[in-house]
Amino acid sequence: MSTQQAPSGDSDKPQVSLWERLERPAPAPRTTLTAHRIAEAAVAIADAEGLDAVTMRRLAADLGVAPMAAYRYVSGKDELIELMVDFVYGQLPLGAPAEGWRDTMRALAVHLRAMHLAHPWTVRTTTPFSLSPNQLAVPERAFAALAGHGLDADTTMAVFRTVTGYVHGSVTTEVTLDALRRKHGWSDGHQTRIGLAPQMSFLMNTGRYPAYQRYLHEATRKDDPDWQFETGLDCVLTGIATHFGL
Amino acid sequence: MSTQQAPSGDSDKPQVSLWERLERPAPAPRTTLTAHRIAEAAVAIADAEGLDAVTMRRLAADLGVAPMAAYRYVSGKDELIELMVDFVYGQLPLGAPAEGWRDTMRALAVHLRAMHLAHPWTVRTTTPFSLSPNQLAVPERAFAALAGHGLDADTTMAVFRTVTGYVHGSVTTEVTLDALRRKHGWSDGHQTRIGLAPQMSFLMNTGRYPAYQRYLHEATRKDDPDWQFETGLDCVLTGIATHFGL
DNA sequence: ACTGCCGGTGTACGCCGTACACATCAGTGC
DNA sequence: GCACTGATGTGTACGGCGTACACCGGCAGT
Repeated sequence: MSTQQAPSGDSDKPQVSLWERLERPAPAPRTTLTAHRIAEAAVAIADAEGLDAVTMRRLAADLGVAPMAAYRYVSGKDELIELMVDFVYGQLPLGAPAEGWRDTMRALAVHLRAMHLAHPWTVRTTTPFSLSPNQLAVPERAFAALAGHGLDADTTMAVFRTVTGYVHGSVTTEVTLDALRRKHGWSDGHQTRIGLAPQMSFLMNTGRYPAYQRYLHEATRKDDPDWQFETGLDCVLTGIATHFGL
Repeated sequence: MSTQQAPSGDSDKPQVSLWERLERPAPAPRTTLTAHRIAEAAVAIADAEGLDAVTMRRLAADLGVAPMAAYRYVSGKDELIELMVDFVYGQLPLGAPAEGWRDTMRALAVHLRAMHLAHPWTVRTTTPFSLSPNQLAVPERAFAALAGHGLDADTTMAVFRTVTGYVHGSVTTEVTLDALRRKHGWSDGHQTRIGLAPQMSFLMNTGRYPAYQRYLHEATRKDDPDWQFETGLDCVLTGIATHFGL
């Protein structure tokens, strides 16, 4: 029996999205808890102690309420995290629209990276492109900047996805390496190389990675993440420009 | 103060890396469990039911052993996941070295994407660049292909990171969208748009996303992920070529 | 035959997300 | 003024998770 439109017990959720609920006038402005306060507290925990420290119980404790209280505002932990991500995106500085498409995209990329670096847990939870009010502001800005250059809609999307894809992947590497560094308490790149040496040297001594080993000996600037990011970003932007004749 | 060899309670782990242990001759070939069998079983679970279904208990059940048995091979769940990821990278087809740097990098990117699409859970656990034997084979291949073009080591790394960053970020978007589709049982892009409509239309009706809304009306090819990926990839490669005069 | 060690077992603990019934309290219609 | 009602926060409890730790059986070297 195909799950035919059960007239009552339908298959899906209440179907009012988190974002829609959020913007409805708060029925009672007299409450101690708000979605905003919840998001804020959760983000604070994640920033300070990592995403794993964000627990419904811990969150409740920080807010001074019972563990289940937050469930009046989010349907579960997944929605809590969506809320946190949207909260962080809400702080993206999108103020100045810049002039050319390239400057706009570049600024967008740089700000996105800064956001991820300020809240490293976001790289584990965000997709480069997803649907929440503040996340949608990103493609909105990009599309507006790219309009009027003769690109059709699909190509515009491809350009957007290329840039944000690069940003996301690139910053994921960066954040992961940072976390590794911090976990072991290595301060600079030099210490990192020393700390990594034991595990690394075994692999290198297998002789299976000659080209990579050569890199390890020759590299000098590998501790400058800004340079790495911006160099890659400029490659991506240049590629887009030449590829689409912008 | 150099952390002087604390004679007893030293600060770090036993300090023999997973990979080193793995390659030491299996002391007793008579065992029912091996790291390989564990990785294989865990990957099978993740492929079939998602990463969340991979549980020490579930894994043990599938292997026909007690829940704690796997802990003789991995130090905890984190190492299990490292093992899984390395296992998957071990299946990357790195066979033919191709001729030019561009073809090599392009093939690498395409194969990496295929790998992530075949094991979607990897995008949540992998960083575009990390240290395990089979993961290291990727930069090794790339560095070998890029050698001899007059690029210094740092630039080579930047190129590598740019490409893998793009691949990782791009495929993360793709996998996430796929998961969303599958979760709701939407088969094609058309159904997806219909299913997404309720949640989407609220956001669109706010009037805050005019440029994005225009895209939604005009786009026609947005369901072709291959085209999107390869277009972006070609942009990235072209950008690298022009930027570094390759 | 004895012994030590390696691989698998069994039990148990603390923490997690969250379902569900209940208490409380603000604003409304009479 | 007051009972009513719905929204908001509480308390309790359950099942499942990762994993610490003590245990045991069987093979290896003597």
